[in-house]
Amino acid sequence: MDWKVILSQKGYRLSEPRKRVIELLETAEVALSPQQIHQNLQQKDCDIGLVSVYRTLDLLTKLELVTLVYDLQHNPGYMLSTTGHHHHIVCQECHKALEFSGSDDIDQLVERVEAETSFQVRDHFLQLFGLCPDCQLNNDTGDQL
Amino acid sequence: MDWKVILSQKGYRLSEPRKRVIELLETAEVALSPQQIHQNLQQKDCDIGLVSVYRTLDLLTKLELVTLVYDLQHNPGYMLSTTGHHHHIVCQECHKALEFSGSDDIDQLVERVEAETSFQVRDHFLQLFGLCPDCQLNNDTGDQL
DNA sequence: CTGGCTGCAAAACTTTTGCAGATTG
DNA sequence: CAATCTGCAAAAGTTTTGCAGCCAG
Repeated sequence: MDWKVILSQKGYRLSEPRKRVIELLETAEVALSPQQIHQNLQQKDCDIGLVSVYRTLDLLTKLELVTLVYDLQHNPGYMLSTTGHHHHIVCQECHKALEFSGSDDIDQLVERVEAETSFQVRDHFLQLFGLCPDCQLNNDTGDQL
Repeated sequence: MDWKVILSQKGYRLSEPRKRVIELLETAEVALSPQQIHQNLQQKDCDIGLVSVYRTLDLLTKLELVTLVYDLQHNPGYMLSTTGHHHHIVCQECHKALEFSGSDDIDQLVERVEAETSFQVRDHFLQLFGLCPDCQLNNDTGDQL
């Protein structure tokens, strides 16, 4: 379902800052930090406060329209999330990020760990890091990290 | 290998603050934030600066003696890590955390995602959340989140 | 119109840095 | 004894909060 509909249905307004933040995230292939979002919007003409960015991201996270992910250096970034439970894979070169969905393999893993640890698993957080197709090409000749 | 040996070999000193931080993490079943570590040590008599805690954790992280993990609310916490690549499962009730190691199931998952996304996977971050055995007992009668 | 939302300013935190003096090997 | 490490103070950076005025519905 469309985010405009979701916001409306829950009684939230479609304010300018919210529109701009979501539009930006829609076009972004990369997870963006609040600061990055703010700067990006400033450059794109519109004068939106950093505070509004924070508040918008909080709201969108609560509504599960947006997900917080980290890179390997633990820098935070927000991405639009399609509905449902998803994971992300992010490129270590260009930071492009993509969602992928869970599958049997995760269930298998969960079962194994439950058996090993006697914990009862309720949730998980999984993120992969690597090279996106573009950066694989660019790196073919050069050396890697 | 023992952390004392590792520190010595790399030319680092076994100072009081470092000893205390590591000792604390050794007994902790829970991932601790820098603040928690600091407070915990203050209570245990010794007057170690918060700054030293940060610097010690940085060093230990660099040496891979310690790992930074997050809970589902994205609060950071440090845990001692055994050598090698590991993942953590943390209890949502008491925050107790345990390591578990990778296995075929993760490789399978990685291969699937590589096929699905055309990314080349180089690293991953995986954390499970749930109930530890103790908290499962305590929750048997009550309701769950 | 009116309640929710923004933007500002400022507070509250968290983390990093510089430097003099203490400490380890 | 020398280089490293600590602790303080203070800076830098991030996130939250309070409040007056604005704006979407």
